[in-house]
Amino acid sequence: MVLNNAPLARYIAPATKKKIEESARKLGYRPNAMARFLRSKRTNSVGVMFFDITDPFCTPILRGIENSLYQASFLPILADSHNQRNRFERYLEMLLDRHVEALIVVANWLFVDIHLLGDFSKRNIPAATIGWELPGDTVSSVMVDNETGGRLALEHLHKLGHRKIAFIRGPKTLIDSAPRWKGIQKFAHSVGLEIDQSLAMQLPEEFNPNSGFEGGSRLTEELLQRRRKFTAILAFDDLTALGAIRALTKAGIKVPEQCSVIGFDDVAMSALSAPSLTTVRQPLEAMGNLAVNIVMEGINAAQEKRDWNITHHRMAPELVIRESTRAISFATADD
Amino acid sequence: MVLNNAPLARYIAPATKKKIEESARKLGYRPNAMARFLRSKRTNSVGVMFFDITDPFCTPILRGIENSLYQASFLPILADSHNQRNRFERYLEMLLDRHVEALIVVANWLFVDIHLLGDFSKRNIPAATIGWELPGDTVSSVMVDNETGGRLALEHLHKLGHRKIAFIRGPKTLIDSAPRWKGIQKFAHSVGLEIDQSLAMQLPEEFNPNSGFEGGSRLTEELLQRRRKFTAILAFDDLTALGAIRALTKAGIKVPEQCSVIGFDDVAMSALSAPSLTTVRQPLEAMGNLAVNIVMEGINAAQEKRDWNITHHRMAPELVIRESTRAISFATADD
DNA sequence: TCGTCGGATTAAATCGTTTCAATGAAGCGA
DNA sequence: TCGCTTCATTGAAACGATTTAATCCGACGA
Repeated sequence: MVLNNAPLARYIAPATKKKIEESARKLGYRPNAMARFLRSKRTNSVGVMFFDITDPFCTPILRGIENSLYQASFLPILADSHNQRNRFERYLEMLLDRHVEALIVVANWLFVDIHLLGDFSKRNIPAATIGWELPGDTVSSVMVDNETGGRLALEHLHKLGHRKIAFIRGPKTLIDSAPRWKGIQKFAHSVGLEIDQSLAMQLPEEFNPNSGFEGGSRLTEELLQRRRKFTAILAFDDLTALGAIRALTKAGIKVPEQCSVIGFDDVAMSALSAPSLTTVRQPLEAMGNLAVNIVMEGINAAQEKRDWNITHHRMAPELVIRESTRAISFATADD
Repeated sequence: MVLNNAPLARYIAPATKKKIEESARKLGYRPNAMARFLRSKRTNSVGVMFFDITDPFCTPILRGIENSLYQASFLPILADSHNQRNRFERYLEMLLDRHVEALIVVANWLFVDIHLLGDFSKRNIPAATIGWELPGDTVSSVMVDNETGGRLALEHLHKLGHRKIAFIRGPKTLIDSAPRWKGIQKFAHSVGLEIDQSLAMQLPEEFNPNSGFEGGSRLTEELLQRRRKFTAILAFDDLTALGAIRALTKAGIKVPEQCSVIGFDDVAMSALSAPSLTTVRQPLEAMGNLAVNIVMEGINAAQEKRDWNITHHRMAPELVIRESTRAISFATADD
């Protein structure tokens, strides 16, 4: 009672408390977390599931999650589904067996359906998703505001004078793809910019972290072969953008002198590439923090037998201007 | 007994087993892992401590660890010390409280001393370090063979005809620095190559993931100001190399046409940079796998009351030739 | 002297497993 | 029918903490 500062410890004389704490220290007593759990039903751990931890998108999120959990004296139990549904399911079971107090899922596409997380909501375990949103009001979510992000990207290029802009859109099954494109279209419409459909490519459905790079590179090569003029590329994400830069450079086109390139995400390597990448930043670490706050609120509410609400958050993206974009010059990609 | 296939289950009639399993499935029975632990002392989890998870060096290691643990139906409990000693200690306590069955520490410098891990060896919990070795025979370790790696790097440049080579050495407190340099010196000596000390820079002691990039960039600028000829840079690691490339590019020196650059590690972004980076690869994922195998051996040995040995492993590095190195030409960095 | 009150001590139940021992109950051969 | 084997059933202890209840003790005031 004393060591845990339990309510009843109020009635214990301070002198006795001191003595107890003293002896505990002297004996090196450490309570057994598992025994404690068995009684109290609290594990002080949350499951953290990634779709693919090797994706550079995940690292800052993980950092954010870890940091916030640490503040709350919780530990993350890590699971990585490798984009495989059965692995995801198996991990989910393992996490349930361990009675994690909450679950955070980082995913950016759709293989996770309501069924999969059913066991969690059934048992009233708070959950949050990052980078992806479950239809219905069963699970809280944290996402970047993709539409605004798309707008920011195009707005930036437009301000720099670019009018003939190539697009590399995201794969259809990625939840981010559509809203980004929508933001782009809306902005284009608002300034009377015409989007040349023959300059709009789309990444194929493939889910390994480097496929964006390959895809960006290949689609850019294709774009160049079409011999249509463009002075900038708006890529779906940073990896795609880096792939595009590689293809341009290979073709002897200088970035940003002859062609600007803008990405999305602001993963770690974007700041280090040559040229460094202008991009729309997702506040990844903050998104990790927020997800933890959300589930913590759920945990506390359950503890105090309060109700709590499923919430959906849209975090503001931020334009990060680096070297890969520049005001239009007369020497364009195709001349 | 049946569900766990305990030894005593031998004496149970197959028909009864079937019936038991059947009902378990029908009732959706899932054993409570914590209660189970309390009795059996097995948590099926291992602590995985990183010095800084945002370092790109860590990601493939984590993947390797996660994958091997998954095979064994173990879960990783993640801890990130943020390079802070007190955070490291606190996490260690939390992991001890949870009775992780083993500990894997990924560190690349020396703040971890024997004292810190004392509680673990005292309680006979198998531990392994990756990327760093504890003096004495208390903890198993997995490292890359840095000396060979250093040799491979210099050998590659030498074969390409480079003779005036600049070096950016690692910080002194990093355990990797000395052996890499030793491998370099040995090779230089063996082929009669003279190392120009005024072309040998050293990174300062700083521990955040991007400091290598900044450092590499700054030291390269310094190098250029000295106006001494060099046709190649051998950098301590990939981030340093990318920093060097950035400084060279900024100064109008083309990589690899006018100056070759080689890194070390082969982190994810090395393949994606422009130009892509020639480097000495550490088999990071395999190192993660191996660390798990080591501690698993310890766990099993303890289970069967066997002895097991502390072992130190040196994994072979591998030269990965990409675009940032090229045979020497007559237009050198300083002309 | 009795009742009361602050506080310490003791006892016991509980969480959900695992494991061991003891007992039951058939079936079978001698 | 007795004893033995084969398997099922039942009971209980243990893991280490948390929590509640009951008891005990001394001191103090009435």
